[in-house]
Amino acid sequence: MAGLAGRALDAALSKAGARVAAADERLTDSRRRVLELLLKAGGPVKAYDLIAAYGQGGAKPPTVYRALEFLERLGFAHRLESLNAYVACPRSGEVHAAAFLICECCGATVEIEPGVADRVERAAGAHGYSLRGLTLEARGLCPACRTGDGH
Amino acid sequence: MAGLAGRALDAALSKAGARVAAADERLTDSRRRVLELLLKAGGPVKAYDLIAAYGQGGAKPPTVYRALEFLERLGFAHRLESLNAYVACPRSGEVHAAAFLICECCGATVEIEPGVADRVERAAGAHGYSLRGLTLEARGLCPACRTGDGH
DNA sequence: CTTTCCCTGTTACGGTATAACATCCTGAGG
DNA sequence: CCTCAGGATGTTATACCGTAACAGGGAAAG
Ligand SMILES: [Zn+2]
Ligand SMILES: [Zn+2]
Ligand SMILES: [Zn+2]
Ligand SMILES: [Zn+2]
Repeated sequence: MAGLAGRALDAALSKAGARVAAADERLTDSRRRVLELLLKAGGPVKAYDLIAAYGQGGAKPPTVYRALEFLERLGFAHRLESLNAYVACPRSGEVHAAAFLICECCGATVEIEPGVADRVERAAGAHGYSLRGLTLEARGLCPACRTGDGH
Repeated sequence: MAGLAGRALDAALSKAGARVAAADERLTDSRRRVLELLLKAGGPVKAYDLIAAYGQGGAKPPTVYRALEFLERLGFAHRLESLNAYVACPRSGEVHAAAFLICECCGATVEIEPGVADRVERAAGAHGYSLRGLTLEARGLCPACRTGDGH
């Protein structure tokens, strides 16, 4: 799944550490470990799979959910609502509205930037709403699954 | 929550019955009952609240989840992924990509049509994906909650 | 040193959803 | 009428997802 490994992984983690420090927060062991697992996976991972993969005596659910909440808050990860899963953000550390393409066949996801914020903002305004966050998840078939190469 | 009642509710249910028949499907008792509960509520409802409200000797989870799946498939209801809740569609019976404004304070929701399908379609194409469904959920504050009239 | 604040560990629980299988109903065809 | 096939439901049990509540620890400020 195009996950990171070796030096690229180390570099990503170092960079994350710097960004976290710049935000006056702490990249603690459990936060760093969960981010590492997400980066290695290179795709959506379920919370309980993170718990199982955590290693080192394991982790209990609250540990992992707290780390995920932190990573999401700082822009290192996103939650995929329609999959109950989490994924590392390729723009690690920039908080932003995320949008995803999700393959219904193999589960592959791509983070996209369709540029819809302005239209949603306008629709919100028309109903008197102020906008504070946006979830966009598109379901479809990835190139491999369209041609039968899936799985 | 602007739910339907009395004649308006009966009319909506009759219309649903006709649409279902036109699609060569059946609006069975449990499906009709769940749709009725969603229409009465006039807003998002949790599956287990539907189960509790079902009455008539009650319903077990699979009964209600099956009805919800059916209603979603035929365009009578949508699932709100970020709330784990379900809501009747004001365009009952037209299958379409739904988009929602959700108040973070009071939970009020509005179904909108921001017209973003074209842009998402283009982004999907750029990644080789074919598009088959779209979930858009915007979080913010409704007019009442913005001015402190909430709750 | 002590206070404060944040982060963590642990237990236990509640909410969400589905698997698996038996049963029943309905409508088409003989 | 009878039978058969497909879809819908009933039932039990279980798996999965997420959080409440409280105790403990560690760094940094005063
Ligand atoms: Zn992102
Ligand atoms: Zn695929
Ligand atoms: Zn709708
Ligand atoms: Zn509100």
